[in-house]
Amino acid sequence: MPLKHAILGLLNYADMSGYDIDRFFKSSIAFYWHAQTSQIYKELNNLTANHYVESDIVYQSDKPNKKLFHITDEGKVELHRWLADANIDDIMKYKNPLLIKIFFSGNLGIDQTMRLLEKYIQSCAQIIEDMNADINKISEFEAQIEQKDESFFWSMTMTYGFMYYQNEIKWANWCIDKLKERIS
Amino acid sequence: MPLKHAILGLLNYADMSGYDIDRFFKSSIAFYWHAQTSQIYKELNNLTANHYVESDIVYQSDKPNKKLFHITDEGKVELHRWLADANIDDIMKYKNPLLIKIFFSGNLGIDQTMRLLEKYIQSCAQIIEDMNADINKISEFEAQIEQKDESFFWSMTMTYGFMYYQNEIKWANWCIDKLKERIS
DNA sequence: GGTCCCATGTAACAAGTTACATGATTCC
DNA sequence: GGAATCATGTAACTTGTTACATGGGACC
Repeated sequence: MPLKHAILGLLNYADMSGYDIDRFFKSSIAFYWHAQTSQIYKELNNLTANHYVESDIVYQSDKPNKKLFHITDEGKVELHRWLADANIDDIMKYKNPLLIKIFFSGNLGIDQTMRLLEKYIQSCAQIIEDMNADINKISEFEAQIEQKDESFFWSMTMTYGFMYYQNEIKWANWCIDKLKERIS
Repeated sequence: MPLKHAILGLLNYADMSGYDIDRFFKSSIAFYWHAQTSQIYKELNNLTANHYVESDIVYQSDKPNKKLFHITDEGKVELHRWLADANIDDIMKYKNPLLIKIFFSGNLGIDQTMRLLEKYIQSCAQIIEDMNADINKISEFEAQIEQKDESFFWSMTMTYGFMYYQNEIKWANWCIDKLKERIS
């Protein structure tokens, strides 16, 4: 569901090609939702079949031609239905592959568990760096669309990202300290 | 992958029926991995087909008969292969449906966004309560299995749960404060 | 008689992953 | 000639969801 509605949400801001949408999922939004290129094109087919979006071919001389998608009235209704739906059951269906691994790490060596956690810390730190680099992209994107007030909500997700990954690092460091105590 | 290996991990501790495994996924481990009953039974079929687990029928007079699963040597090899695999690409493929909704909440009213966040806070608080109630289940489960040193790793996941959900509440409250500023 | 716990699934479908496949234009 | 960016997908497969389906035993 979220991918479908994220695409509708993007097309509600501006007309985009599959490539544009894919690029967006590879940048800012990637911190909250990861999606494959192939899945985006597949989902665009589904959305078209459901009459939530439509597309026109745009012929370009300097670049390959592209299919420009736009949201339909039906699509807007569906987007708002989803946004207004305050049911959070789906949201609470949490899945964390790292935690499953840690849970069973008693079968692994302490040193190997520590290495995994250290790798995780590095990845989280890298994401925080990437987010810092992406902060100005918000204003860039905002300049392209009509709605000028969006950045307020986008900043809430940005703040989430920083708080989340910092908290992950904090936890992983706590674990490493505890593991070190065990060795000595 | 994680479900498959979580089941292998559980069967590595003790022989279990599909029902036992399901109950486990509905309790403690639910904070890190949510799974449907139907999916567990399906996955047990896959694991059997791959010779990672085997089962025997246990006839019970006071209760319905059951299929008791045990891990094979092949299954143990696969479990350790997965545990030792330090590749964290899959782990970093993050997906957060709430954040997607917040990202597009500019199309919604501020009051509706606040209500969603308040609901989320309540759900997180409820989970923290449930986790507190489940803390003693660790020692219960530990008493049932051979390995006595596991609780150390389980406490790392428990600590994660508390830190994670407290951080979620902190962020959501920050958002609500910011939204309130907007109204006044 | 009703509810709860125990116990095991199937079928249809939706969502997500991996690998493959192609080809244009631009800039160095 | 090669790398980077633009551009769009398909096929096979795995994973996860939703709805359905059944039935025994215990306890009140």
